[in-house]
Amino acid sequence: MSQQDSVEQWIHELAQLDDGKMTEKQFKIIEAAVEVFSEKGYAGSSTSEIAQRAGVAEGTIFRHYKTKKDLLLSIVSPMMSKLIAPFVLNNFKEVLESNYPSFEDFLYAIMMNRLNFVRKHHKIIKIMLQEIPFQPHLQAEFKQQIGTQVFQRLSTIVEHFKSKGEIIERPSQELLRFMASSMIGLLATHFILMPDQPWDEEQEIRDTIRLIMNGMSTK
Amino acid sequence: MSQQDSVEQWIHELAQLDDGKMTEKQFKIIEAAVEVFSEKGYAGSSTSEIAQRAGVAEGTIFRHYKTKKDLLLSIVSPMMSKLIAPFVLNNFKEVLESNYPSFEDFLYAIMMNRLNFVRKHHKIIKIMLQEIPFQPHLQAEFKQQIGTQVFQRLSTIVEHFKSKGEIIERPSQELLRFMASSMIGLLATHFILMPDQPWDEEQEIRDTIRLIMNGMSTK
Amino acid sequence: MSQQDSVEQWIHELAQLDDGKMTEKQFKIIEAAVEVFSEKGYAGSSTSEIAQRAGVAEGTIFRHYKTKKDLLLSIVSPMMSKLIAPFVLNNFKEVLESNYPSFEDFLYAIMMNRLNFVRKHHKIIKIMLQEIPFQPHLQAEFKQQIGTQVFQRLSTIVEHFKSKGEIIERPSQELLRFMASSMIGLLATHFILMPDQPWDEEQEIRDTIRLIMNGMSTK
Amino acid sequence: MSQQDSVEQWIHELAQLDDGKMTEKQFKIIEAAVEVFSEKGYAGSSTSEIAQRAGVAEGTIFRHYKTKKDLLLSIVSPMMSKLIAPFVLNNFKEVLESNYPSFEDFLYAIMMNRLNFVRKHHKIIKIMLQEIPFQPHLQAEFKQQIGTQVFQRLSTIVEHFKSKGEIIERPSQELLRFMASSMIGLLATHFILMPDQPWDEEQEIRDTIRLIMNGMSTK
DNA sequence: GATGAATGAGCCTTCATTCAT
DNA sequence: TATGAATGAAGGCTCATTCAT
Repeated sequence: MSQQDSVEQWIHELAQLDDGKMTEKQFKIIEAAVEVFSEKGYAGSSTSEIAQRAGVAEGTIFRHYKTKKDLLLSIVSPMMSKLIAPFVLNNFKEVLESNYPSFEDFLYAIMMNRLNFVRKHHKIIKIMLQEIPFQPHLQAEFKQQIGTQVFQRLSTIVEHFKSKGEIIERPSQELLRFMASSMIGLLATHFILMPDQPWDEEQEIRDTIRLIMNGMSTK
Repeated sequence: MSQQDSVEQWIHELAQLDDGKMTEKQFKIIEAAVEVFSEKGYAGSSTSEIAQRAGVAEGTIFRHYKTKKDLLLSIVSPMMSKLIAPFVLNNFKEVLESNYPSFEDFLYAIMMNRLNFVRKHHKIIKIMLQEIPFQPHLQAEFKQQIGTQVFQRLSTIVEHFKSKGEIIERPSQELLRFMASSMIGLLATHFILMPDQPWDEEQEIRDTIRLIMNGMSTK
Repeated sequence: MSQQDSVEQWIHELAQLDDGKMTEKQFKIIEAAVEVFSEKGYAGSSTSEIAQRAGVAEGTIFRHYKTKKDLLLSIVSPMMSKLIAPFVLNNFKEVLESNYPSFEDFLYAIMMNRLNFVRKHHKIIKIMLQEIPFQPHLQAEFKQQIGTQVFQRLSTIVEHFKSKGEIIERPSQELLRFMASSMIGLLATHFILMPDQPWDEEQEIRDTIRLIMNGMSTK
Repeated sequence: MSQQDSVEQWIHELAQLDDGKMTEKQFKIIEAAVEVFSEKGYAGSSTSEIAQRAGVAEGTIFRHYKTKKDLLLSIVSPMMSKLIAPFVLNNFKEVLESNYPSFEDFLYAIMMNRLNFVRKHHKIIKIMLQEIPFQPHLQAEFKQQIGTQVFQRLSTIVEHFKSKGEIIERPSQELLRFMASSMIGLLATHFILMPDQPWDEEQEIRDTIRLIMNGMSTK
C-alpha cells in the first residue's frame, strides 16, 4: 500500500469519527494540512498554503475547523488513541496469553504491528511528536493515555512474568522504559534518522527483541 | 548548581568562541532567546518577546544577529559539538582502555558525564531536537557530527569487544543503536517526559547499563 | 475634465488590462498610490499612508500587489506604452502623410495630442520620470520603447523629409533630439516648473514649432 | 581629469565654504554620500551605508551633519550656485559683449563651459534634479536662483539682440526656453540617457547651436 | 457549503539618531 | 573628535480569521 493511500485511509477513519460526514473538500484539507505541517511544523505553516495545496478557498478551512489549532488537534488527537490501540484492547491480557506462547513472541507480534502503523502514519506521528511539547491539550492526552492506560496494563504483564521468574526483579517502570526505548529507537532510526536507507525489517526486529530479552531474562 | 547558573555558564562558553567579545546586552539576549525558544519553539517565538524578556530594544537583537535564524543557529550550532565532545577526544580509545577496567565501567562513566551535560543544557538541547527537522543547516551538522564522527569511533570500540568475545556477534550498527536507545530513553524519560518526578540517578543508570550489558553479553 | 477625473479614467483603462476585474478597493488603492508616490517619491512613501488615504487596510494592498514595487510598476509600466502610443500606430506613416499637408501641421497635431495626454496623467508621468533611474525594469522598458520603437519610426519620417530637401542634412539623431528637447521643454516648463502659471497653449505651441521648423528648414 | 578627481575637487571647494575646516573623515563622508545618493536616491539611501563606504562610524556623520537631510542639502545646495555661476557674474554683460563677436559665439562658449561643469559634477546634479521636487528648501533656492537671477540677466541679453534685429520678435521667455531646452536636452541625452555612448562633443554642440540660431534668426 | 476579498494585529527587519565612552 | 552600541519608531509584509455574496 502506497504512502498516499495510507494517508487517505487514515483520513477516512477520521471521517468516520465525525459520523462519516466528511466532504471532498474537507478530505483535501486534512490531506494538505498533514503534508504542510509535517514539512514545516505547525507554527511554520500557513493556512493559506494549506488551502492552496488543498485546492480550496482560504475561508473553507475555517468553515470546518474553527481555528488553525483546531485543525491541528483534529488531525493529531485521534492519532494518539490509534497509536496505543493494541495495548488497550479490552481483552488485552487474554489475547496475549492465549495467542502467544512466550513473551518474546508477543513482543515480536506487537512490534510488527506497530511498525506497520508507524510506516503508514509517520507524517502525522512526526507532527504529534513535534507538537506535544507546545500543545497542553496534547500533553494532557498523552499523559493520560500512555502514562495511565498503557503503562498500567503493560506493568501488569511485566509483573506477571516477573512472578513467573522469567524476568529479573527490577522496577517495572525501568523494565518498560528499557523495552520501549529499544523498540522506539529502532523505529526512530529507520523512519526519522535514516528514512531512505533500506533495512531488513524482520531481522532487525528479531535482533532487537533478542537484545531486550537477553537484557531482562533471569537465565 | 542551579539551572540558571548552568545556562549562564554555557553562554559564557559561547562568548569565548566569539573571542570573548560579548556585551552585557548580548548575554541577556541569548539568555532570553534560549528561554523563549524552548518554551514556544523557534517559529512560535517572536523577536519582540525575546527583546522584552532580555530587557533590550528589539533593534538591539539585530545589531548582534543578522536575522532571527542567525540567533537560533548561534545558540544551537555550537551545542552540537559540545554534546558529542567526549566521543571525539583525540585519545578517546586510550582513555577508554587505560581508565576503565571493563566496558561496563566505561559506559557508566560516559553516561554520568552526559547526564550532567544534558541536565545543564536541557533547554538548548530541546531547541536543538525540535529544530533539526526544519533547519537544513542543523541537519547537515548533525549528520556529519553524529553519523560520521561519533558512529565510527564507537564502532571501533564495539568491534574491539566483539573480537575479544565479550559481546555477541551482531552488526555494530544494531548494537550501538540498542545501547544509544536505552541510554537516551533514560535521559528523555527524566528530562522530557517526567522532568518533575524525582529519581535515583545512580541506581537507574546502573540498572540500565546492566540491562544493556546483559543484552549484549556472550555469557 | 478635472484632474481627478483624468486619474480615474486612467485607472479604468488599467482595469481593462486586467480583464476589467478591478475591485472598488483596488481602484482606491491605485488612486491613493498615484497621489502619494507623486507627492513624496516612491522610496519616501509608505504603504501605510497609501492604505490610509485609500481608506483600506494595509493588508488589502498586498492582496492585490505582491510588493510595494509591484504596485509602482503596475501603475507606471502601462503608462509608458500609452505615452508613446501615437508614435507606434501601425499605419503611422500613412496617417501622417494623408492627413497632414506639411510636417509642421503634423508636429502641431501630435504636440496638441501629447499635451492633453500629459495634462491628464502628469502625476503618473512625474512618478515615471523620477523612478526610471532607479528601477531597472522601467529602464529596460524605456530603452526598448523609446530607443527602439519610437526612434526608428521617427527617423524614417525625418529621413523622408531630408530626402525631399525640406530639412537640413544633419544626423537624424541630432534633429530628433532637437525637436524632442524643444517640445518636452515646453511641457516641462508648464507642467513641472510653473504648473500654476497660466499660458496660451496654442500660441506657445505654434511658436515652438515655428522655432523648430526654422531651425531645421533648408530655406 | 578623472571623475574621482573632479568629485574630490568639488568637495574641496565645499570645504572652503566652511572656512576650510573639513577633516579627512568629513571629506570621506561627503564623497560616500554623493556616491550613494546618486545611486539609490536620497530616500533610498541609508546613513549606515554611507558611513560604511566612507570608512567611518555611523555616529560620525551626525557629528558633522545634524540630520540626513542636512547632509543632502550641504551637498546639493552649494551646487546650485556653482551651476549658474557664469550667468551671474557681476560684469556678465560686459564680458559677453567685449569677448564674443556674435551671439552664436557666446552660446558656444557658455555651452562648452557648462558641459565641462556637468561632466565633472553629474552625480551631484543628478541628486539635485531628483530631489528638487521633494525638498522645499531646494525648490525655493532653485526658483530664486534660476527664475529670478538667471532669467532676468538672460532676458536682457535676448532683448538686446531682438532690438538689434538679429533675433525674431517673440516673448523672451519663449526664446529662452527654446534655447535652454535644446542645450539641456543635449546634455541630458549624453549624461543621463546614453552615458556610455561616445559622441563628438564639439560637432554636436555646434550643430545644436546652429539649429537654435536658425530657429531664432530673422534672416 | 464555498468563496475570496478584506481585515488589522503582529512579525521581522531597517533606520536615523543619541550618547556614554 | 570619533566611536559604535543602543534605541524605538516605522517600514514592508504575512497571517489567521471574518463575512458578504
